[in-house]
Amino acid sequence: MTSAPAQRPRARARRGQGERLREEILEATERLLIQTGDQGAVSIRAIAEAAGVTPPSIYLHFADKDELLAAVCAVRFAELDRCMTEAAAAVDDPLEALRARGLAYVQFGLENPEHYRILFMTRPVAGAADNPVDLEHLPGLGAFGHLVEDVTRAMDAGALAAADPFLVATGLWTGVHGITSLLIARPDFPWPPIETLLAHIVDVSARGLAPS
Amino acid sequence: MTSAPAQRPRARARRGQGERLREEILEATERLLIQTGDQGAVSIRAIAEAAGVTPPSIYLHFADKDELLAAVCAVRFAELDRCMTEAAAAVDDPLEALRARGLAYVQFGLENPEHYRILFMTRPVAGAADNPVDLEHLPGLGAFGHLVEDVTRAMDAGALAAADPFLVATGLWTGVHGITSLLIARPDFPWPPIETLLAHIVDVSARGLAPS
DNA sequence: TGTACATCAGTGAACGCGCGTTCACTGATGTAC
DNA sequence: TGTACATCAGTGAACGCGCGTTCACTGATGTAC
Repeated sequence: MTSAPAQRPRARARRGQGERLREEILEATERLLIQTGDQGAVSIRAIAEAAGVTPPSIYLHFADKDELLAAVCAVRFAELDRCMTEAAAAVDDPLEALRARGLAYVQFGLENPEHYRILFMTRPVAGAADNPVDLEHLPGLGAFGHLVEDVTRAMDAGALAAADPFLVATGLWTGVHGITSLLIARPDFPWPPIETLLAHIVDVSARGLAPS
Repeated sequence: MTSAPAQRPRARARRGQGERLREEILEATERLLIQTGDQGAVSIRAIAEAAGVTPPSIYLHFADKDELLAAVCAVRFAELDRCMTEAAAAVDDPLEALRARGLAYVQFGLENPEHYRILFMTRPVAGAADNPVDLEHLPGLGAFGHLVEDVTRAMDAGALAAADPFLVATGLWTGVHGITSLLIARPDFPWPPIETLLAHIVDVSARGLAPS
């Protein structure tokens, strides 16, 4: 009459199917990040339990914890990029496309606060200090590149005042990041309605960047 | 010929001077936050050692670690408020005063990245969830109030388009926070020169908020 | 078709560590008489 | 002026805990002959 095992033992992968566990570990980590809402609470042991496996199994697929978290980041960067590109592709007008991209960014952050946290609110995991010049592989640079493209398009179309697209894109990024990250970090602030605030910020930026 | 003690023993406070240690603990915590550049590395034990005292002594002055960190926050919020007010008071023009306030904010963040981190980039310490409506005592609300006042002044003077000052102030806050926090969290991004970026962002905001 | 063997996906137990916090105590400082 | 005592700023040692990681192992799966 002992208590039931906390977790039905996971079926062991067949020969050659070992890679499947890798995916399951990544998914378990994401699930934990979302559920606990706390990066510090996500331990190797907790991940292993969530994946229905013992802690040492993690090391069959990831060299250490940093490598695992970096892999999770990469997955979510790709997801963020996909969200924004999809949103931007849905509209023709280049200025509206930029606006849609920004809204998608904020929405992604608010819907995945803990992922947003590890993407943009904590110092980069693992090895970033080792090769800070390896810009080609900087995670998220793909998504940023797409933003620069859209900014350039909007300038070419005369929807934005001509300027350095990289500078303008960086400014827009800091703008959407500002509201997203503060909403996540300071939920207890007496925020105005989010839609109102978001519309205000987008309008101010659009007005400030409009051709004269 | 053994190695010298890592730390000369701190002189014990005289009777009635026990409060002095409280200040020394706060200072030691701040020092550690700055030096290590890592909130997680700041432990009760490390703080005690930096203050030249044993760990249990901390508990003579703070109920627990959260209360200590909250006290450090309060000190730095006051400092941030002072910096901004000083900067804003130095200029007459209300729009320039706002600009000076924003620049002081960013400068404070970049000069005290770890303090900035605990103020605005991590979830609030201790008890914020307990009484989220106690807005009167929300740390930093004083500084925010001063910003709202300056925004109101600028609107009254016709330097900004008339609008809800609270909304505009919130938008400005997210703006300066966006650049400050991203610079802190992603130092490896190929940032344009900070002065250029900062000037761009301030100009876009000013243009977007200008009276028509 | 049967059997010995190699492979490989995982396990079980333990390691050393640093953490926040507690508890009984010490010993210098000041005070009452 | 001297002495017993209360006060109070701190100490020393230990608690239980969860962590990342390692190491020797197991046992099912597939393969060679």
